[in-house]
Amino acid sequence: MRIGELARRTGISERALRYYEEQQLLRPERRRSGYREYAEGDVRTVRNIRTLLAAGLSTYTIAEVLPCMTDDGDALVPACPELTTVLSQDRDRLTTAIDDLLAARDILDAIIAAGRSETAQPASDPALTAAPAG
DNA sequence: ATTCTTACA
DNA sequence: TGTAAGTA
Repeated sequence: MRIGELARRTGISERALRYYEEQQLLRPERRRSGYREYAEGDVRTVRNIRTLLAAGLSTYTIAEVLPCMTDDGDALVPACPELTTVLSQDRDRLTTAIDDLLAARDILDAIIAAGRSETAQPASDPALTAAPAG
């Protein structure tokens, strides 16, 4: 199938599908016309790519992990022994990112709390007092 | 009508 | 990523 059909069947933009190829996530064949020719299995592959992206993995990691994943119809299953190690490392990276965000929120909370107890309101910047547009 | 590449916002 | 341009 050509890119238009794959885009329609997966709900992913043609732009994104070409980007996935650039990132080595998909390797469609080429016709003499230059048109990309995708295999039936690519429909499932694209869905798996979306799943992995949603898991916070980079396209680089997905590229090296995708060939080691088996798809039993509904779930992705690691097929290589060293795969779980790589995934665990990414999990640790997410944990660190989450901790950083929690720390950032705590700082904002402290500043916001300080503002609530403040009596004087030297709000001179109109950008800070304007009502939210929406 | 579709797709392709390149490039800019 | 979206989109426009200029093709094949």
